[in-house]
Amino acid sequence: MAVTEKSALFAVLHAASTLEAHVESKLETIGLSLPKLAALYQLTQAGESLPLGQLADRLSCVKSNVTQLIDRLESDGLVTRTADPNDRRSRIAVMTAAGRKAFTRGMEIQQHAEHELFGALTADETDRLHRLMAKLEKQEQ
Amino acid sequence: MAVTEKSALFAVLHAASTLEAHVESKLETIGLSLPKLAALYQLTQAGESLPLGQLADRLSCVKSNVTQLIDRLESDGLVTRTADPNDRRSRIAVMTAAGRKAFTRGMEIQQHAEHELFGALTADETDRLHRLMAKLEKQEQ
DNA sequence: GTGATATAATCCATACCTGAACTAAATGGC
DNA sequence: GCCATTTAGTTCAGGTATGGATTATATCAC
Repeated sequence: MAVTEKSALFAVLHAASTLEAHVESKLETIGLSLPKLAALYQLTQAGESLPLGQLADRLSCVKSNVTQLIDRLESDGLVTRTADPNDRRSRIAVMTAAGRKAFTRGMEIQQHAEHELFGALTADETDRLHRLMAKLEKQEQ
Repeated sequence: MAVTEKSALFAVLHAASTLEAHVESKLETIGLSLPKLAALYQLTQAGESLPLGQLADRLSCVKSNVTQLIDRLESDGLVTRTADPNDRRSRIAVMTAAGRKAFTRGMEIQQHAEHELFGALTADETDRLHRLMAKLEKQEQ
């Protein structure tokens, strides 16, 4: 999807898709993907369970996406859906023991990949990178 | 899909998806998307036509993706498929007049968006950004 | 309490992407 | 010339994402 390559926009988009492909290929070895790992991360952060709508908010995506993502995680055995006793409309995603295990291994792989990919940057460069990314996000009016 | 946010990896991936969403939302107003614009760009660069396989190479994606992307561009009326007189296996994607028009408008929108998003960076920052992105791509062994 | 409105999740259609299986055509070795 | 291999493109199944329509439940206004 390279378009200009003197374009800062496409430089960032292309680099990101290369990084993403690299990490995805490592995660694949344990049957995970970045979206699945991100969902497990948010569940872990929230104490291992969340209503689907809140999970969508934290993943910055629409609810219909979470419905499908949880379908796949459920069929992987990493998460289950349970009822919310206080609201019968709501369904709560709960991590299973297998989910906790997959999350732990997934994070190890992610951190290892991150070290491979960013290890060549100096502390100074990493710092500048963070600041540049933050500045770009701010540009969204 | 934010995961750590002290992670340089996720800082880059998250910024990229924000930038992408911004540009996509602008392109949407003329019925284009980034993948469609990228295809039109590669066709333009190549003199307005390319065999599908070569287009896949230039877009760094698999051929089945190009088959579908050209299906959509064809049904949008921006591209047509023609036969290759020298190789009956091959199909050549050719831009239509509507395709040229959409490409021109799409590039204007892309450049405008790029200016909005990156305009706040100094020349120095933009330069460093390019160098950092290049260094990350190199890290792919 | 009942009826209008909000909200939670799902379903469906569609876009984009991959990899594997398949078809048709070209090509190289003999 | 003929067969094995390679190449070009499509098809199909599945993952990830969106947005609109739908269903069920909750809540608010009265």
